Amino acid sequence: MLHESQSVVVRMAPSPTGLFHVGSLRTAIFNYLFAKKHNGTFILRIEDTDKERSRAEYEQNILDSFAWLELSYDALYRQSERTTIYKKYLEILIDQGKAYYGEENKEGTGRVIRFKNPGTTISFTDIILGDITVDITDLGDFVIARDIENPLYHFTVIVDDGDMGVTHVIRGQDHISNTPRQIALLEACGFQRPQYAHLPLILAPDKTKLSKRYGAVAVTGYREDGYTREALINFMALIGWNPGTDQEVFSVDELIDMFSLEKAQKSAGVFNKEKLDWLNKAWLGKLSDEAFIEYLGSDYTELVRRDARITSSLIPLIKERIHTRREFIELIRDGEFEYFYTLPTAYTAAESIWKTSTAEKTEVHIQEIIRRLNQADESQWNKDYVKSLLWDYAEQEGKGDVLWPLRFILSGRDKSPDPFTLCEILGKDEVLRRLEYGRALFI
RNA sequence: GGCUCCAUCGUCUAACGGUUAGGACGCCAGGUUUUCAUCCUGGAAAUCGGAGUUCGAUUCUCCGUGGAGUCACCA
Repeated sequence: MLHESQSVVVRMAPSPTGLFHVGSLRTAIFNYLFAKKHNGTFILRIEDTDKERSRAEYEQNILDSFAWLELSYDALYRQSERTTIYKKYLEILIDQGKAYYGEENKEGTGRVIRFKNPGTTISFTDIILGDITVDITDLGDFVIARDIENPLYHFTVIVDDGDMGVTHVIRGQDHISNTPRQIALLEACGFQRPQYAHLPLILAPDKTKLSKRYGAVAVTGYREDGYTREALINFMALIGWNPGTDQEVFSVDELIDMFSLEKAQKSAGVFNKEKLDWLNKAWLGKLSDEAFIEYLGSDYTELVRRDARITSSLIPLIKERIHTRREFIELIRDGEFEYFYTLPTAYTAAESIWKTSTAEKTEVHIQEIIRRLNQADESQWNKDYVKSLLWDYAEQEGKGDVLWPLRFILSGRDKSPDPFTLCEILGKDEVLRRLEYGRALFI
């Protein structure tokens, strides 16, 4: 299907009428992967022929999205800068009698130009969907330009694809019904037909079109929430494509290496945010501490300011607890790790210190823990060492009865890291100080 | 409604016409240093329905049903 002599040229053609959407992103990724796979050319074309709806800020958002995801393109075009080319082809079509001036346009700035519908059946072979045949007679002589200066979508697309030598049109299945009329148009202009690959759509959990109702649809929104470029690309590539192995985590290079349109799915796929979260955590797990700190950003820096030593020791705990930066921010906002920095105040009532045990027994346990930790060699202080000092006692007296009070006194929370980790991070002096504080509640 | 496309666990998906229909997310249970998280092990969970072709259909054909897309002087 792919001739060695003919190098691949693909394009992504978003219109700047809204924030760059994850659905469009998937199309962009497939185009990018296909181009890289075949050492081809990847064109980014801004389709801004609709002057009313196109906005500079949206174009910037498209560019920002591509930059963030490092989806590099070989050329950037704006349709608004190519009107002379469209005008040329419009004139050719009119000269040849394949298009003609119709009624006055709505703006009253000239007469619309209609394409003389050949009234035939158009067949094409889609790489993903196979053979498709459609009778375009019902379309009538559709409008291809508001006037000679203002061409419309179907026309600009085929002129650009032809002019830019696009070999493969890879786009969403929502364009499948546009394809026959575009083929008729492009052949009227004398262009060679590209190959088509129509990608299955991405749906919301209720199987309807993905929209704002189901959380972020803007690519840059995912960046703000703290999804990494690797995770997002990995995730999007796996909706509608699968290499046929059990592998789930792919780098962009691996994706390029394994990519093929033949393995693309025919049916629409639901955007499964839980899997994206899981993937993001998986990618976060690959980050070095330095990279992870940079990822966490200003909220982490804020913690460093409070206590650099404590904060740096928190890194592995944070890493295994969050899927995204957003969760990290929520974690800090909810005071999840506050007890590392200040004495917990949550346990004003002694009852919360023991769970299934009794006050009397718990006091004994705390006394014993204090006694043992008092004798600890501070130079050896870490979680394994602390565990070795307390483990036999905990096993003997009941792990829950001994360890829960210890953990609760140190953290003041029902949920926290294990008591030995708490001890390691807090340090011997602080641990003893808190234990004494907790013990005092019994007196 | 016309036209077009699609149809495997809840979700993403795998399976030269011959498999106990596999994996992953999520869920449930158990375990790992009480709790949370991580991690490990196990479990529940699917071929839309009906005909046909075939020794044999998830797989091929037809019909039905369901879903989606599209029918602009938007893209």
